[in-house]
Amino acid sequence: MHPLYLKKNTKSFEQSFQMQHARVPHTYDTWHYHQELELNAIIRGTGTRFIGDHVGAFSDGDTVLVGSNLPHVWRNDKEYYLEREDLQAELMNFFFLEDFAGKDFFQLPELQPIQNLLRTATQGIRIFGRTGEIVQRKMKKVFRLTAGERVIALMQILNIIAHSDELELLASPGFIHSYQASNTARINKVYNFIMNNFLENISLEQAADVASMNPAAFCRYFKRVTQKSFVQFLNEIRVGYACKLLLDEKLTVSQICYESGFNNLSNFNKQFKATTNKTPQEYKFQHQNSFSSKN
DNA sequence: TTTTGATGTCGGTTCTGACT
DNA sequence: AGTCAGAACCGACATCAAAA
Repeated sequence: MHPLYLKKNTKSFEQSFQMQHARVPHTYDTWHYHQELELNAIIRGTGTRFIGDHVGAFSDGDTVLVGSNLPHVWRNDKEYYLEREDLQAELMNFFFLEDFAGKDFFQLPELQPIQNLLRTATQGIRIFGRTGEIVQRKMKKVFRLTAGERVIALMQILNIIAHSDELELLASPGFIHSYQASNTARINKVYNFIMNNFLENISLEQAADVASMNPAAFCRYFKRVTQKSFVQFLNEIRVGYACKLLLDEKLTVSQICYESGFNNLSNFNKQFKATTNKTPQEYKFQHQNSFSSKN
């Protein structure tokens, strides 16, 4: 089983892009990809987002542009699966093809920044700060517009993002390069296996089995495709998840170590520092400070 | 006293190069 | 892509120091 390919009917006789505003118990939680770009805005909800090899926390106001064929999923925190009526996720999505405005439209010299944005989006782009707020506000307004106005509004939104510096690239260039170069069923099976099981003990042998290879051949294959060793890739995914848990004040560092799939604290500290250049405590302290200074 | 982080040791696992 | 051997890395465990 590899990330689900979703075929969307974004372009029809009635509309050139698709949009939705939903209140749901939890977000769609299957790792998937599609040809359409997706502008995803979380109005309300917390959890973990996985975009390519990026793992990060999301909360109210999270806004991300996901590029064409980039595998992704937003998973709400566990509490959202308890069917509590007071806890719902609210989100908006716009789905559009790169050529939704016409094959060569974005090649106009005036629209180069947007064309660059759509290309860069293959890594996934988080839109934060004031730009994130403006984009979400404008997305909400789109639902009240007429068909023609909607297309213009989407152009405006893309233009705002394209000219902002409040953007963060999410998936690593190495992942994107390898993913595009070798978008095969085999590597997709492995990625999906890792994304679904990184909180458990995963052995090299299990992963090699998923790829139908022997461990030595798998090591070489995985390194060639991802430019990282299997264990290094796995550790980075786990550290990303630990970063999200560190923002939750209820858990201690040692609880987070085990919650994120590590089996011992000293190795967790080592891997965390190697990935983020900070100790878990430093990370927690800095991010709590930056959140409290924003609020 | 408890929690957290840093460090060292050792055995097992993973990675890599050479060869096929 | 498989096999093999040696190197490199990781995890488990123990210990210690600092802070709360």
